[in-house]
Amino acid sequence: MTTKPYHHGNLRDSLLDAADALLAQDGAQALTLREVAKAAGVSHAAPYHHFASREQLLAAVAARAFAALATAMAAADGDRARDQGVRLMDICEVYVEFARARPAQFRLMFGPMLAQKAHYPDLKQAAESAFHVLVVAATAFDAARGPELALTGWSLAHGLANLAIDEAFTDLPIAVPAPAVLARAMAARMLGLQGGVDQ
Amino acid sequence: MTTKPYHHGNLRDSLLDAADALLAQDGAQALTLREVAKAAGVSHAAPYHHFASREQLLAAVAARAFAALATAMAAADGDRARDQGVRLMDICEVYVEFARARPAQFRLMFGPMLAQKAHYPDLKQAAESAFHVLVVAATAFDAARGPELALTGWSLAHGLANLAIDEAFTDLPIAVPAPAVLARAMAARMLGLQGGVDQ
DNA sequence: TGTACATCAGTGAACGCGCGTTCACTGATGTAC
DNA sequence: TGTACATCAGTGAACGCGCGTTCACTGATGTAC
Repeated sequence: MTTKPYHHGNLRDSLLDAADALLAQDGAQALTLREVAKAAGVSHAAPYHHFASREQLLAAVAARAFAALATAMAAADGDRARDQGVRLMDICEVYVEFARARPAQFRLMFGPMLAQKAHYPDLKQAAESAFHVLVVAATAFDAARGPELALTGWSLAHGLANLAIDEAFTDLPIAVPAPAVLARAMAARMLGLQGGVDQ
Repeated sequence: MTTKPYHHGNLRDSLLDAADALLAQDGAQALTLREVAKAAGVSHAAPYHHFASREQLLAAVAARAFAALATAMAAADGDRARDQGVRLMDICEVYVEFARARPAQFRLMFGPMLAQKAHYPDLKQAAESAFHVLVVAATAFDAARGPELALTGWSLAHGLANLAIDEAFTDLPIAVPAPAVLARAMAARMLGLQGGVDQ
């Protein structure tokens, strides 16, 4: 058996990891300070040495998730020399796949639990970094109508992501492709490109 | 002063009204059975004569909201003889405006609080009725690619609605038109129509 | 029309529960000398 | 190198709170005769 030192050594990160695991398994309603502490193997008062309150812990979880999204989108954005339309489709696909892979984190990032992002500067900055990747790619696609196109692409990806994780497409009386396929097809339609799912 | 009869007479509807008011004022976190009962002017045990549990009350609130959304979209869909693209833009605009007017209800309708809609047949039917308006209008616009176009239009409206109520567009380093204007512009772009905000 | 009575829709006290948070404490760590 | 001591990061008991839900009850309603 492993020994359990009195001092954990890296409890802050362990708490964030435990919170991620709880979100993945049981959703946001399971994200209580006491459950996080238990999952990290410490007493339920221990987190207060690293986070001033439950809300501060949530904000740190969301900030980390935004950083992960930004990293994933930046990776998909890697080869900027290639076709700008494909570049945008890749980013939209990553966005939707991120939501599908981490639905509870996605809801925490965008939902009302942390509505007043101004209270958490780190969170706000992480969110803006993620949005920036999308805005820059959309603007590069069509500089003249950049802002509107960026918002349209973002809305499309965000809507598909939300509908997918809320399972709104199940039991619909029409055939529905997988979200990743849909993401590319929708982006293609928006951009006036070839590459839709049905042509 | 008004007399307060022992028997309320229409408590079920009053409870739903009170729940709507609480959602509008303080959001989903304020939607406790006890607060709803207090707002309706009855003791906190009274609701159990009309709803088996808190969750059943929430489901009834969501079902009523879906019915309202369906009615609003159907009204915007009224004159089916006019241009099909305008028809779709009207519906998208109504969708986004609904979310803006009732953000907490919108989150309740689509979010994880009532994820297992199969448990609430009335709610499920109300949701499908609302979706149906959008799907039919999109299919009518372009019968050949109907399903994909319908899902694209829905995703676009849904994404814009969510981003707007989550205030993701505030403090963005680009100019952002009002959501209703954006909704029309985005739909126009998606459909390949004139009518965008920037041309 | 009056009366007995079943039914219904309220009341208010009480329950157990899990939560966030506080507090005095204790054991481990690291540093000055 | 050894020792005293400040600091830090844990523990576990306790707090008050609001919640959903249950229960015995009570007052109002409506119906059979």
